[in-house]
Amino acid sequence: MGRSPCCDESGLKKGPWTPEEDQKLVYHIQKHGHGSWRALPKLAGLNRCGKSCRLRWTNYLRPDIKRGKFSQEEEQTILHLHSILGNKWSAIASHLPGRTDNEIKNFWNTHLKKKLIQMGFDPMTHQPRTDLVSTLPYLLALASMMDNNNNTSIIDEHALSLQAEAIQMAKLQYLHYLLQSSSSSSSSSSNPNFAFDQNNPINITNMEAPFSLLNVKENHNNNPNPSVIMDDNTNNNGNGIIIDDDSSCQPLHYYHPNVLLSHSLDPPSQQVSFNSQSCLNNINEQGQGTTTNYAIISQMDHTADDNSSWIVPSSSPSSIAPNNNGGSTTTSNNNNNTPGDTSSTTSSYGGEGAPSSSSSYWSELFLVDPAIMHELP
DNA sequence: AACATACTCAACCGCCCTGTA
DNA sequence: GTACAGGGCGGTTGAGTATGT
Repeated sequence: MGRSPCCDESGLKKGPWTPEEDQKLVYHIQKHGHGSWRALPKLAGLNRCGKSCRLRWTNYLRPDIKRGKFSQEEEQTILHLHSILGNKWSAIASHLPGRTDNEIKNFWNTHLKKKLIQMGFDPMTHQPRTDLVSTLPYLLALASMMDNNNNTSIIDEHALSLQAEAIQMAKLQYLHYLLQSSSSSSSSSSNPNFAFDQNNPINITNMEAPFSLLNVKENHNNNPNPSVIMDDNTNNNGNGIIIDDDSSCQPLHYYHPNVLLSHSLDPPSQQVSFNSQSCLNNINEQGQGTTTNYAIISQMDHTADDNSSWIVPSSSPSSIAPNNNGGSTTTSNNNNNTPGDTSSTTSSYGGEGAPSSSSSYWSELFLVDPAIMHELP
C-alpha cells in the first residue's frame, strides 16, 4: 500500500522517553483509555506520534508487564513455540503472560538464537545444521582423545571447547526431540513418555552428558564405505567394537571398549583386532585421516547376543530422531551402505533390536534410565 | 586507567492486514 | 471495488552498559 509513516511529521519528538512523558502517557491512558492512538498524543499533551505512544505503552508502561530475566520455564516455552510458530512474536507472547513480543524477540535474538547456533542447530528450522553435522565426528574425535588419552599435550583449551560444543550439540538434539515429541503428543498420545509439560520443563542448560564420546577416524583410501564390525566379545577380550573399512588396505581403526556405535552391524567376518592403546596411537599418528559419520548412541556391555542390538546409523544428527514406524535391522553385509545412510536397508530406527520406544532410544543415547528421564530438571 | 569489543534492549522503520466509507 | 486510516507486526538500529585486554 505504501503510505507515509505517521512519524514523518516534522516536529514530533523521537528517541528515548523521559519520565515526564511516561507520566503523561500513563496518566492519560489510565484516565481515558488510549482510544485512537493517533489522537492520543495531542489529548495527552505529548509531542509524539501515536505509534510511538502505543509502542511505549505496550512494551514498557503497561501495568501488567513482567520485567526481569526469563525463567527456564519461559525459555523452554519460547523454544517450543518458536519451533512451531517461527518468528510470530506476538503469537508467542500471547502464551507468556506479562511478556511483550518485543521483549521475546529481543531475548530470542540475543540469547536463544545464539544458543541454538552454538549447539549446531539452525535457529529458524530447529533442525541440526548440516554444515556442522559434518564436523561433529571431528569434535567427537577430539573429545574422545581427551577422554581416553592421558597425553596432556593434546589437551588444550581449544579441544576443551570443542568437546563442550559436541556435548552441547548432542544435548540439543535431545531437546529437539523432546520438542518434536511434545508437538506430536498434543495431537496424539504416541509418545506419552515425552509429553511436553510446561510445568516441568527440561532444563538442557543443566543437563550433563552422561555418555562417552567416541569418533572413528579412518583411512578411506580404498573404500569410502567402511563397515562397522562389532566385537563378538571373543576376539578382543571383550573390548568392544572394531571399525573396519572392509577393504584390502591396512585398516586404520579405532575401537572403544565401552561404546556402541550407531551403525548396523554385520557378522564379524572381517574383524580386525586392536587393543585400545594401539588404536589410539593410530589416531594420533593419522592426522589427515578422514572422519567418519558414525555417531555414538550407547555405552555397551555386550555379549555375542548383542549383535542384533546395534541400532542406527547417524551421519546426520537430524536422523537421530527415532522413527517409530519401525523397519528392520538386518545383519546382512552390505558394503554399499555408507555409515550413516539412513535409507540403508541394513539399519533402521526402532527396528529389531532397536529400543522399543523413543524414550528407550534416548535413554540409550544418553545412557539414562528411562525412569530418570522424567525427572530431568 | 584507558580503550576496545561485545552485549542488551528500548525504540524506530516500514510493510502488511483489517475495517470502514 | 477502491482508497484510506489505524493498528499490528517483524526486522533493524544505536545508545548505553558490561566485560575483556
